Amino acid sequence: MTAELGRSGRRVTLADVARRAGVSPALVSIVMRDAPGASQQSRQLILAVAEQLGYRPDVRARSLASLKAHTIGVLFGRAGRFHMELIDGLYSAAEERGWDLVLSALTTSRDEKQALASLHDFRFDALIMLGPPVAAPLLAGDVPLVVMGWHVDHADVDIVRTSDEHGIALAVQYLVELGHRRIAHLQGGDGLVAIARRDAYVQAMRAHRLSKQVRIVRCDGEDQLDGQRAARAMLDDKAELPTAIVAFNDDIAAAAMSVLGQQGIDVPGDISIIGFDDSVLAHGPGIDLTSVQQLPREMARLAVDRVIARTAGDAVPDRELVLEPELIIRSTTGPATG
Amino acid sequence: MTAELGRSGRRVTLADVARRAGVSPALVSIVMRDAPGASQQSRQLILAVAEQLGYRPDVRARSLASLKAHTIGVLFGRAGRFHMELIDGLYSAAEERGWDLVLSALTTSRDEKQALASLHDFRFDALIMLGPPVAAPLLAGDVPLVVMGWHVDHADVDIVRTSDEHGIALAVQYLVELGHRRIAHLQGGDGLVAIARRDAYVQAMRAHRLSKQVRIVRCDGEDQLDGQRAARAMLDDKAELPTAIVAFNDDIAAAAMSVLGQQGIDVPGDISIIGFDDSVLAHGPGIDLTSVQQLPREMARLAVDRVIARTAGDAVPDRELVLEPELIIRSTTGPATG
DNA sequence: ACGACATTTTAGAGCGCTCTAGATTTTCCG
DNA sequence: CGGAAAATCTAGAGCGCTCTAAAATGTCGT
Repeated sequence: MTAELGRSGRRVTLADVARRAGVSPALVSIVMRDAPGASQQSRQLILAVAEQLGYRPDVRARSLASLKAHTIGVLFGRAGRFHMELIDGLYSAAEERGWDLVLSALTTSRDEKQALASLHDFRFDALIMLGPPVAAPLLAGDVPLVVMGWHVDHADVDIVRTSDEHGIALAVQYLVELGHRRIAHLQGGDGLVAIARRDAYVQAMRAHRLSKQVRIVRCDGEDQLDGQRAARAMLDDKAELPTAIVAFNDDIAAAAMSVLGQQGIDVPGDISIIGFDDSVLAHGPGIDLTSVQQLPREMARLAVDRVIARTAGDAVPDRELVLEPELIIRSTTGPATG
Repeated sequence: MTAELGRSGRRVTLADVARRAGVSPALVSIVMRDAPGASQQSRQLILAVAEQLGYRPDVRARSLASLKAHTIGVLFGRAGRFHMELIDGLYSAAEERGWDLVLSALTTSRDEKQALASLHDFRFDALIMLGPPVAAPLLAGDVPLVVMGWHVDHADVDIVRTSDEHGIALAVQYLVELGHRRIAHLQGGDGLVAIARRDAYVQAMRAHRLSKQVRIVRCDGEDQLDGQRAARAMLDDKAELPTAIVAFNDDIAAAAMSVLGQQGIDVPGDISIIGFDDSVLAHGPGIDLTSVQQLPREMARLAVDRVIARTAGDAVPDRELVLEPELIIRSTTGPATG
């Protein structure tokens, strides 16, 4: 308990537990791995002793010996709200399966190659990429790999994502049902995800015979200020104002709302707005945004399971798992008045 | 080269290199560790062979065998711009020293204890905390530990931070020199850092005999919208407007600026604004913010060096390394007109 | 050519664990 | 109650590396 992190001297090892419990190391190993071959009695005893000693297996030794690291490398870029929720989910999912996660950050001066090199030192046996969205991951084909959130065209990479197409379609459809026709889209940067959502928007508009009404305002999607700039640009444009907006994500939707609010434009009275992600931002205080719901924890679980299945050599049916999002209707959408 | 990540079968081991080079494993080990005791000749040969085979030492085996993980655990929370720059710096600094980094994320549902537990499995031998700012880190005293960015009152933790006091003092001083007296502060949440900066502001105002002019507007500091809300609250307040603002950080400063801009308030004509961090945001396109400069890469280097020194048992002079920031003067500050 | 000494190389044990193969105990049934 | 089968336990080699101690080689001065 107290010595959990051994301030003094050596750390608790499997041998310590074995000695204390009066059994062989091998038996302790069996119990710790939850492998078959130990009696209920020894299990309890050993677990109790381990607990008491504050024993935690050494993943280094474990992975060395087992020829399986049981480790998933995770590549991530700038971690916003949504990504943090994903990471959170990955941790829990991995933990439940008895796997470890080792994170590696991608930054401006640290590219995929470097990040992978340092991961490689840990001998991960599978990889999950959260971002940034690249079309051709370096390790595709070399290692079980799942990308989360965007589509990759490679026979050897698995994909777990929310259907941008379906999500945007739901949003547009709902707006159309409310009588909107002039529906604009705030595009968030030039990433693959942003492109996918923009295309989905164009597609959805076409499906409703509203191609003429397509109106796209691009912003960098780096931060909320970009969103505001875009919203302002939209207002300044002397063209007729849209009556509804489908935004790339919640952040940008919120940013746009704040601009509209300042201009005395009522939401949803004058303009309806729909976000994407249904992040904590969407239903925070003072904001109650209609949004397309992604389920990060669910996605994380799928990704981890998939990756583990791959390392086990299991056959998996479909390479791409696409979750169908739902539209969470809140108070930023209403009937068209224009 | 091509087999760097061994798509096929076993990975390249030290023994492979030894065999190929026609020397003993021990010698390869010496060379790879850059330890004394090998001739220049063998060094070159072995390095060449290693390179050719795409050999990378297995950190697991290495740390197991050396009884030193050469691994620094890094705890981080939500990673904004500034934190990403820190992480970036940590990676490079650690790499240069031949140490590894293992990151562990703190999220809403994953607390310090859990994050540490999973780090513990990797047997890190030192810890760096980037956030969130806690007053009493769990592992204080158990392991070399440095916190980055805030002050902790514990004899066993090292601190690397930028002087909030000095930074804010510089900002206030500069504004006073420009003739400002009604200087307000936008406080970013209730974190230790926010509190420290706020207190520094109060202190600085007092030093200039401006205690009566102290005006603090609090916002959550979670995102830029909060900053805007705060700025708007400040404007709505029927009290006399300040002629200058010192913001908690660049994000909030930028958010405030956008509000002021919309209200037709000129910056710096009517109101001067100073940010904190001098992040990329400060000198991006369309914004040219006077800001207090932190040097994340420098901080990272100091933290890594400190932590390594501690594990080596080196005596270090001062527990707290405080960098004196500079004020980077750009175009959001000007003479008082009020 | 020969010790004395420095330099370079190697053998081999061990880090904490896993896992196969074999040893020991328990169970069950005629 | 004997003995085969099942259940439980253990010995020991090995994962890829480090590191101490000892071996091999090289360098000198005389």
